[in-house]
Amino acid sequence: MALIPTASSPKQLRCSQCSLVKLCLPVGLNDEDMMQLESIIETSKIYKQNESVYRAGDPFHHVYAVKSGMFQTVAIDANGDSQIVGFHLPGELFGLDAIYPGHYTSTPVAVSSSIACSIDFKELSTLATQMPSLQHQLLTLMSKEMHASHVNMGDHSADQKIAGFILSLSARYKQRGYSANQFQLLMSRKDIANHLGMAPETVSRLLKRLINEDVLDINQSDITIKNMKYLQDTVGH
Amino acid sequence: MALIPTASSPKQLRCSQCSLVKLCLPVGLNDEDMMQLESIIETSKIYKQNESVYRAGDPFHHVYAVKSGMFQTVAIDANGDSQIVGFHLPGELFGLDAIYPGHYTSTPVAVSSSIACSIDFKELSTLATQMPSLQHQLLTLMSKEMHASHVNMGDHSADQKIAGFILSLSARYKQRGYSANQFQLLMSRKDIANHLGMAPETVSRLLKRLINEDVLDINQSDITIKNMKYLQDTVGH
DNA sequence: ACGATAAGTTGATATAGATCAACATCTCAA
DNA sequence: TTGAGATGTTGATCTATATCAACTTATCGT
Repeated sequence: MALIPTASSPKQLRCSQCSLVKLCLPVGLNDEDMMQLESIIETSKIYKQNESVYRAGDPFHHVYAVKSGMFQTVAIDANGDSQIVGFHLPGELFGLDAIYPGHYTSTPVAVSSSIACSIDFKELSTLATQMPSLQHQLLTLMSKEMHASHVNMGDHSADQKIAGFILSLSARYKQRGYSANQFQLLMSRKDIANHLGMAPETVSRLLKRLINEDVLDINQSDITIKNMKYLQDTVGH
Repeated sequence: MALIPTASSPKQLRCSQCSLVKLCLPVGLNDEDMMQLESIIETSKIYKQNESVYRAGDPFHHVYAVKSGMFQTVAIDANGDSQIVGFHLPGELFGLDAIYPGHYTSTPVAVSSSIACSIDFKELSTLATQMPSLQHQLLTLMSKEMHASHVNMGDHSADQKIAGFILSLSARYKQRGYSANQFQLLMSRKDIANHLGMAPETVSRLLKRLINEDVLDINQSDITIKNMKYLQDTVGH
């Protein structure tokens, strides 16, 4: 009888079997190293929509790799205002910004039903000292996130922010082997607005304008980019 | 006769002698490890005001540690608009966002006459695999930068951005052993405005308002914070 | 399938901050 | 020391986007 993973705990912790092996932490590892990495992945758990992985304020012990779906990291400030810091796609890590303060500063919430792999950071960094490729990939993933946030700083107008946001998702989906021109906008308009620092009404209006100008096509959460160049010209990079 | 370093090339490459040993890369290293780190620091060069360390587009080989003064990293987009991505204080690194793309994406310019240490990244990462503490500090410094940019995302209004900017400098100077309440605003108003994504006129007006409300005192580049709590309440974190 | 609740859209209005313009002050080279 | 260009300030106006409000459409539990 075959071993069937349960819904709440898919025991497939084999990076080597995972489709994200070319994007996630294992990039550049040989088979033996990958087995060692697999051995420190503690769980690979399904999170239901709106379920959170940990809470802002919790002590930092693990970093997480998105296996499927999407997580958004939400920070709450002293006034109780929430800020969606980022959206995390399969193959991306979250929790790394907690290394420095030693506790998490945002709460990752599953945007749709999603799977994340949990990795003890102490074990990960120990392993990284033994595996130059793993260390390099960890640094690369962090550099990538720094780089992305620097690029976004240049987007000042609401149009630039929206265009930049769509282009970023497009590029990241493309990297993951999906279409760059057609994908799901899984998060709500309200959350897009919050993340970009604008009103939901503005998101709605600007998306409508892009649809009218034949730049985009949107059916509920399904988005098609019909004029990529227009978006690129809008952001100017 | 004592060995006197020349102005253009201060040959003091000893981290152990550097006042930033508690903040910069050497944090947590023992004497022997520190000597090894010292051995891969290639130069510690003085940059005149407005002089740049490298150019955006150059291939990535080195990361830099600020030894004294201040550097600002400037990115130019396709439309020729420049964006000041960050200001770097002594003990901070720059160039790390280039690991991922493999080439620099911004140009670091000395805000005032400044010194930076140049470190070959390949050698640094090799060393980091041999020294868990060095690897940890490298990851910590990157995490710190990610964390800071996430915190800044919450600042939406111009007041919040200015307050957040001043508080960030204050905290960083304090960490470096300087007063949290009094320091030099070395960069120009125009550059502050550019960095924060607002008009220089707005910076001028808001700073004036903060002076009138007895929150700040400013004499040319010298700034005194008279009401830290007001600034903290403004940003709300 | 139905109604309740949330999410999204559209329009009208208000406002924070950009832009334009004039002036003031600083910096520094001759 | 002067004066020219850069930097900063102040005021008047304009505009992008927030806010408020009403409505429509989707979602989901029963």
